[in-house]
Amino acid sequence: MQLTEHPSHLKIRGAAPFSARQTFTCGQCFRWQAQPDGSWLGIVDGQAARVWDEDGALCIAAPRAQFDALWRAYFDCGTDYAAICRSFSVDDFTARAAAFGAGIRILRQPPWEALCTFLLSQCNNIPRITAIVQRLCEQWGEPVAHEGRTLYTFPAPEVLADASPQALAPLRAGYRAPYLIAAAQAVASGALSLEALRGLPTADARREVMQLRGVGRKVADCFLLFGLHKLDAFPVDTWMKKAAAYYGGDMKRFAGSPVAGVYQQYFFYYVREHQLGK
DNA sequence: TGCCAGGCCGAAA
DNA sequence: TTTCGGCATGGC
Repeated sequence: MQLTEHPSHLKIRGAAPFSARQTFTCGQCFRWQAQPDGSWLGIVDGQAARVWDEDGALCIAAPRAQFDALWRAYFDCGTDYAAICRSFSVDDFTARAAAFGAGIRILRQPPWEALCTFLLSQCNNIPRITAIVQRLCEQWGEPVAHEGRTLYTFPAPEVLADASPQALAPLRAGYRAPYLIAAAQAVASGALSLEALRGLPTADARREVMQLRGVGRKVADCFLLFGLHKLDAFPVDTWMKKAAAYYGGDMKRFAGSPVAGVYQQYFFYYVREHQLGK
């Protein structure tokens, strides 16, 4: 990683090119907002920032101290994604998926936020998930002024734990709203510690989080990958199996790999963008 | 109108 | 153990 400090922003170059659009729209997060100038506005742990890519480098308009404290880890700057891509390219299909997803970083999102957004993702589509999450934050999060705009933090579990299903009705999250409340109550009460799950082996953490209502294998694996950065979590989806079978990519060979989650995300993005496996 | 969207739950076989 | 309908909502 090579960091250059400019007057208005920081520029970070890694071994692999960074793509803001791919990273923010590949389906791993639902909070970054595209701006007319091609940059993206986001807020993580109450800290807002504008991000864009330039010649494959990650550019971020944030103070250096904030970068060191938050964004360096959030954008997973210490991981060699070029090496991951190389290890991924074992046949024609995987090579195409690896090349297509090469700009993606697996973000280290706050666990609570990742859990909630993927609870909301079930049987849903990305634009609607994004809209529901936005309404959730606007209604229950804290406003943060940034560059003349107002962004909203992701609401804390303590806030949602006290909410009634009726109060969440404006989200139009449907049957997922009670799942959200149940998860908030579990976390807020201390019955479930998401941070404690970090220290557990992936299988044990999966078993724990699946105790929550509305958390099945799929939501659990997305939480493990995007919320706890457990790269060996490997969601096995219907679409992936279909696509793998149709295109000859054998996804089973990647299961259990230390970076299986990265592979699955490249696959998901590639398959989705090319509307494969339908 | 019908189908699908990064599923999960509970019942029935 | 597998299969299947129901569950809210909204876009196409």
